[in-house]
Amino acid sequence: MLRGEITTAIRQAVVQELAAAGYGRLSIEAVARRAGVGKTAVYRRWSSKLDMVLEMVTDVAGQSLPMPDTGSLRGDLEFVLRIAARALRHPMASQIIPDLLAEAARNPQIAHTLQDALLANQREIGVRLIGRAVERGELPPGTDPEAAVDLIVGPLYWRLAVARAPLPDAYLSRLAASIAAALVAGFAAPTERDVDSRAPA
Amino acid sequence: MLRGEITTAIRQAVVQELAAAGYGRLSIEAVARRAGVGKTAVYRRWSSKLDMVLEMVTDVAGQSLPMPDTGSLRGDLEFVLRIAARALRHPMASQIIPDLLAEAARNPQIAHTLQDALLANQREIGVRLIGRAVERGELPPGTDPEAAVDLIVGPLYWRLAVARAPLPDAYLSRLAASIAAALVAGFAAPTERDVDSRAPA
Amino acid sequence: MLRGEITTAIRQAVVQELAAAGYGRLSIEAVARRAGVGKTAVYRRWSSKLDMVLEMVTDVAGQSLPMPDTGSLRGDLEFVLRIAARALRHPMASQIIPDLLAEAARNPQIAHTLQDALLANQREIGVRLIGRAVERGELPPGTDPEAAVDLIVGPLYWRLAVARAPLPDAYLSRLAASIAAALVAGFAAPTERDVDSRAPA
Amino acid sequence: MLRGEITTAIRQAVVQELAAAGYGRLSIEAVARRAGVGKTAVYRRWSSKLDMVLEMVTDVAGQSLPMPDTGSLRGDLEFVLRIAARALRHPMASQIIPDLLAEAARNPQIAHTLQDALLANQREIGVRLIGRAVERGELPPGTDPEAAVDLIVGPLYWRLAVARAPLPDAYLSRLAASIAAALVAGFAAPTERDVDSRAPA
DNA sequence: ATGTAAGCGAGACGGTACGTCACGTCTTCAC
DNA sequence: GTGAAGACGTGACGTACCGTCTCGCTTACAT
Repeated sequence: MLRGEITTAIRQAVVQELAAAGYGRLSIEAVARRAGVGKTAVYRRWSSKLDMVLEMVTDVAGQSLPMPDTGSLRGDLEFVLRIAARALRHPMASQIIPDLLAEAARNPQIAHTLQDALLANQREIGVRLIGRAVERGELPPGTDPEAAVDLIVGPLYWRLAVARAPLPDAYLSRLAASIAAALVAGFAAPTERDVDSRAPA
Repeated sequence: MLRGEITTAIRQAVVQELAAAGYGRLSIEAVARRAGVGKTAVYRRWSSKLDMVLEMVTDVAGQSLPMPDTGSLRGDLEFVLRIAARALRHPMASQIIPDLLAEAARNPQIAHTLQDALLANQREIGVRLIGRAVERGELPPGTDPEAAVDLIVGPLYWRLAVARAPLPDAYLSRLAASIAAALVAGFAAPTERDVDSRAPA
Repeated sequence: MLRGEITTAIRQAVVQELAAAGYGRLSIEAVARRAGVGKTAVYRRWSSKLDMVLEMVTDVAGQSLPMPDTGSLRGDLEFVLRIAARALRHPMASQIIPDLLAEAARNPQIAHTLQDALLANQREIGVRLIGRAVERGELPPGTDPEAAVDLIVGPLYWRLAVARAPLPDAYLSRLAASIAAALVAGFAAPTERDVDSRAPA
Repeated sequence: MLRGEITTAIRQAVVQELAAAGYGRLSIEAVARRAGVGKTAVYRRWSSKLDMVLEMVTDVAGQSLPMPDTGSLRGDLEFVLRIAARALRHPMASQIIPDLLAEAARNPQIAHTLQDALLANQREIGVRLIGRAVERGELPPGTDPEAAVDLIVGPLYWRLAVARAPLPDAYLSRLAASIAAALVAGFAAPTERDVDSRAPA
């Protein structure tokens, strides 16, 4: 019997409040105020702010990302990076995600939900991306997809969400190339010798 | 005239509270309580919780990190990664740093302070590290130190502070190798052709 | 088309709620609940709790009281006092009437309705009672009926509705006698002398 | 340690709210708002609105009224009536007193407090007033002081607080005379005969 | 008998107040 | 003057009702 329009208004308000105040300072009262809604309407839907935020995160992150096959490792990488960059450049996301990730360090439920929603998603993409590259012969079998995800997402996340530096268009292509090289080198050459030998080039 | 013992007690309490509650939920009252001190004692030292936290951040991050010359790019990388990993593995740091970085998105003063303290520090290390590698001939001149920092710190930060995945000892060495490869490839090969040519086929 | 049974149930519930909670705390919700009826059923009949209560007061108080001629002032007085005492002893009345009278001090509509219903009624009784006594020669012409009503109803109302003291059976007769004496003296002897002269008796 | 000025401000606000809204609608929130004070300041002083109101009633009603000896029953009566009329004419009192008396019908604590404070006070005045008149020989021994109080206060309360009719200056003198006559007659003549015999015929 | 209209209950809605708690500010008082 | 203690106003908590309003269901009258 809950009216959908009101649920929507509350959801939007939650996102805005999360961005503006962060999870720590998020208050049901402010959400209701921003949504132009009574507190009861909120409590009728979620029993606590944790519930509310968790559902939101699940919803948003549950949307499976497209992962087309571009035909090459580097193409796939660039595609993934571009998608991720678009998401992280959204001002809401770039405020909310780091905030929730930081909160996750204190709140096991948030940690678990994010683990399930965001990270599992990324892991799956990594597995597929690496798997295809291995099939293509671009990467040696046994390449660790988890480490690959660190390499792929890490630099981008750092630049956009942590250092909050600008992201010139050319940067992404260069980054894709670098990561491809890193992945190739990463497991073909676990010893120092290999890396060094390649350097002089 | 302020009693040093009390100042010290408050400082410790601030760090513990920051880790336990985060910046958003940090309250002077809780700090004073944890330090076993009156609220007045805190306010006599800092005019607000922002002041307090900024001073702590400046203090901690102001300590310049050692950056020895190990003789090779990969050696330098591994050293830097090991230092950074040690810092990020500290439970306090891994709670406080992401929290403050998230808060920085909302609070220009925090952003500025962190920029000055943490990121400038890293940037300098990056410049030195890349500079030396270029001198050694391991990297082509013109390698962008800023992008290098993204590549170096990003994956580690992602794994430790975001994904909160374990960090096996071997992982660091492999990561150092991968990053070295990425840096070498990063600007030597801005085109697809180069990446593909490197695939073991 | 309104169902009579429901109207009746609501009316009863209103009276009970008025007695239990008073006008200030009276709520449509509680009335509906007590009547076992939806709130809509109530609002379809009255637009507000004021409307509702005013209608009830009018109904109840509209019933004209009998005022027989007992043949003597004192007999008439005792009769009237006995009727009034019976009404005020009813637990509902003794709760609702003072409450509404108090509320009347704040609410002109209630004041007006009560004025019309209760007080006009009493005034009329007073006029008739005094008129007959004057005709009989028991009271001097020019006796003020309004002041007489004060003298008649005041002590009884005070004892029953304010002091909430018990009302022994003999009390009423004595009171009737006293009031008769007061009325007789009231205007025959507006000076101190008369009163004092009577005292020694 | 509670600040007296604030206590005073709250007290005034309570009285004003009681007059404006009545006990039933009285809310701590409104009191605090009107006093320009936080709710905590109120709760720090009284644990509930009942406590708050009871204390006020006790304070106000605790002030013992003066009861001089004017030398005659009628003089004493007129004096008492004049005092009572002054109190009941005060708009605050004429709103609050009937309200609390009505509420007393529902709330034993209020009833008890009012009984102790207001009514006991009046009873004592009645005892003294009647006692003196008996000593003077104006009234027969055995005159019931309680019934006397009903006769004295009832008409005045009815006129001022219930009927809310104007009170011309001459009315009080006349009323005092009437009551004196009633008291004299009240116990000297508990039978009809006496009353009738007094009628001027 | 079926359709339409109105009465009805249920309950979601935006409010207000509840009594509690935690907080930053400010005052008071002991040392 | 440095502290602790704590009263102050503020504001959020989660709950309980309130008056209003929107729903379907049912009842009953007219087709």
